[in-house]
Amino acid sequence: MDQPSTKDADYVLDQQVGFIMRQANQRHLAIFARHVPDLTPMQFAALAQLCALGRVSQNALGRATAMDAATIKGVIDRLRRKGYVASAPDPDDQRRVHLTATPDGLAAFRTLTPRAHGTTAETLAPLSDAEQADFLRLLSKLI
Amino acid sequence: MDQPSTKDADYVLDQQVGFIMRQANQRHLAIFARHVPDLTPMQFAALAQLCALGRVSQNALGRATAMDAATIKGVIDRLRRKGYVASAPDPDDQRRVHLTATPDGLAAFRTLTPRAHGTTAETLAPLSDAEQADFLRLLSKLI
DNA sequence: GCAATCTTGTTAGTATACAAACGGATTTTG
DNA sequence: CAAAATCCGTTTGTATACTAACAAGATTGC
Repeated sequence: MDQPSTKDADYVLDQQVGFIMRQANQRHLAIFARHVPDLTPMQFAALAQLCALGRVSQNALGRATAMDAATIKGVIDRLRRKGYVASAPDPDDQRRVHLTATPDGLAAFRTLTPRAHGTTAETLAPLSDAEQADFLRLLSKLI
Repeated sequence: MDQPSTKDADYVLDQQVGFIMRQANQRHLAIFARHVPDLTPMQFAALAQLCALGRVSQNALGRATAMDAATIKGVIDRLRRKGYVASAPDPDDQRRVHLTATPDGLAAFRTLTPRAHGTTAETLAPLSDAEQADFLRLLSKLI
């Protein structure tokens, strides 16, 4: 009654969470691409987790970065092509492929990390510090 | 000084806006697919704007739904294949293609709109009413 | 100890996304 | 009015994303 905007009959796209979230994401991806032209956000995320975790299998890295098996495969293929990731068979489990960051990959990660942080900062820049904390807290509750 | 998590040296993926936003989006897309199996969120958004705007050109519809020209083309192709959208050449401007929702498209839009609203509700369900309002307000400032 | 089950990585198929380049049409500008 | 700039829709190429199916290897249960 008191919420005319949720009447079933009309659908105001600009008021739907999904639509606004998608646009916020688009903006963030554009900011990231400007700060870190070398790697996509997904490639950087995979590289970062690989550097943090040391040796992991491909699927495990996928889980650590919220990518499914099919998606992480493509990301790793591209990181390997760039020379940032190396793979070797796992002696203990013959299904697995162990991934490691190459020295180049580690160097790239170290160089790009400040820029990635800059990305986060610029994305959140329209909000005050207090608002940023609020936003992140609420956003985290949605996953 | 008081924010050790923004030290350049370490990069905690789980604390980056982009990463959390991406996951919130993943969750939303899954919820939408469950509520509206017939159409993807983008297809529904395009159909909804088309029903709201009446006759529009393809690129104009893309702008209304935040999709670039290459993206909206694929979405419209798929909506046309489903019989929800019809196209006709514009007599005034020979570059343009006028799009219209077919009767089937309009019927689908009316049937699916309540479910799309259910999607929004379920996506925001982890938040209280006050939190939802806060979240949408802050999110909107990020675009 | 072995059959049922699960995991790992791969492939194919579909659907966004965006950049870049293109030809054709229209508008702006000088 | 003609040249320049812009807009329209398309295509190509690359990069996520997820589903579904698969084969080979590892684990579990009984």
